[in-house]
Amino acid sequence: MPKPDNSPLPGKPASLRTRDRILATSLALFNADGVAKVSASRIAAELGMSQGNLHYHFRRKEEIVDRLVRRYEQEAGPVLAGPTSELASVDDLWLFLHLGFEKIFEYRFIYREIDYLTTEFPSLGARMRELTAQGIETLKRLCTQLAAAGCLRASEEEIAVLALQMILTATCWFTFARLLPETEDTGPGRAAYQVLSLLVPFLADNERTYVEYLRRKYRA
Amino acid sequence: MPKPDNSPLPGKPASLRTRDRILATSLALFNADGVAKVSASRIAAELGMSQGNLHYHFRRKEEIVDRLVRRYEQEAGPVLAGPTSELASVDDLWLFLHLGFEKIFEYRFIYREIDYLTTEFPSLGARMRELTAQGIETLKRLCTQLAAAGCLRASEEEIAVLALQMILTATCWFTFARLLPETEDTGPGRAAYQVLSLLVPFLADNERTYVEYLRRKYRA
DNA sequence: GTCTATATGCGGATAGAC
DNA sequence: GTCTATCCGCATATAGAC
Repeated sequence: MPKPDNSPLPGKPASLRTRDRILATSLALFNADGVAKVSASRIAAELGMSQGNLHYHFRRKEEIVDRLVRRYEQEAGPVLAGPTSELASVDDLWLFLHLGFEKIFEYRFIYREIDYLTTEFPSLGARMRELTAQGIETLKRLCTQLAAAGCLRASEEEIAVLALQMILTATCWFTFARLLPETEDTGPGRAAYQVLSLLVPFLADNERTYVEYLRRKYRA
Repeated sequence: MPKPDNSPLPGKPASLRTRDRILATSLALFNADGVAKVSASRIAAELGMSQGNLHYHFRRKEEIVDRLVRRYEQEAGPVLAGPTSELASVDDLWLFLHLGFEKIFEYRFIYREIDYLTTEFPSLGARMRELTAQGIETLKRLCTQLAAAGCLRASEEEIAVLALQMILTATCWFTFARLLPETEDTGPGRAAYQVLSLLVPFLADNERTYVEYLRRKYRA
């Protein structure tokens, strides 16, 4: 068995790199089996590392989870803030949704066990509520932009219901997907299509061609 | 402290009644704090009973969960099968949705930790998938009935997306609700309104008055 | 930084008296 | 049916050698 290279890199001491390896492996295991089922010893074993060493880097499992969630918040933040330029067409929205679902998929352990995590680690609750509220506001804003651009025809009330529904779907899609037959495509693209299709009845006729294209792609 | 009355009732031996008390208390605790956080000793303590006695009635915690889920399946089955008579208006659908959400709310621990439960107790996975598939089929059928009755105008493809979205919402609503501000009404009625509002753009004009009434009720 | 060895505590599960 | 007492196993957490 080759010994892992822990020699310090310029500006990157071995300890930092070990921390990153721990986080990467933990993320993969959490996504695969869930936080509840993945013990600290399991993580250490997967890394070929002793529990003692793991504990040297992260005193408690909660710290690993917390670190990963903070990373998610940082990476999702810019996506969640929405595009800087105004949306002018439905495929702009499509791109936004696709990026969002890819990020959620990358950290899918968070939403898959959201209830367990927020009761096990209460500090997470408030932060996830904040993210949710931000998502709703962004979606409302984007829909309002589309309405202004003449792509979409909906009242303020309709947009509010729609935005909530979109965030609900984004939040729960990968959890719900596990209740569908395994033959179904449930990846990020399919998820984005599902969300986009909520808008269809409100779209201007000429904006529907793009959605038609996506339909053929994801419900073939 | 008064001693609990465990004297046998006609046709109801004390053991049965104790089983029921255990199930009732477990359900309440699971709904409140989640299956993962509620230990067998906690259940026993709540009932003023020893762990040994609890174990006499249910050898493993999994058996309690399993029993409760089976009860849910039995009670949800008739609801999920849908009304026996054809739907003729949107308020028929409203009643169906409301009954469904009340049942889900009663057993909300199941969906709130669905991912945790299906990995911890794999036998649950297949059964929940079955229920989900059944729900989708029923919703498709009901929408098709409404379309036939002239209340709703949607293609088969649109109905498919819609049914999936409705079941997703039913499945995840009470989980998602915990990410909303606590000031929001997120009860079964509000949930049913949210699902119904997915249909609005497809409804015939004269069917929207009922939804308008609900809107005033739940988004006041 | 990394290891081995060990302490601590809890939840699940059991045995046997009453 | 119900209790007390106890065991097992796992996960978290720590101590101290290298």
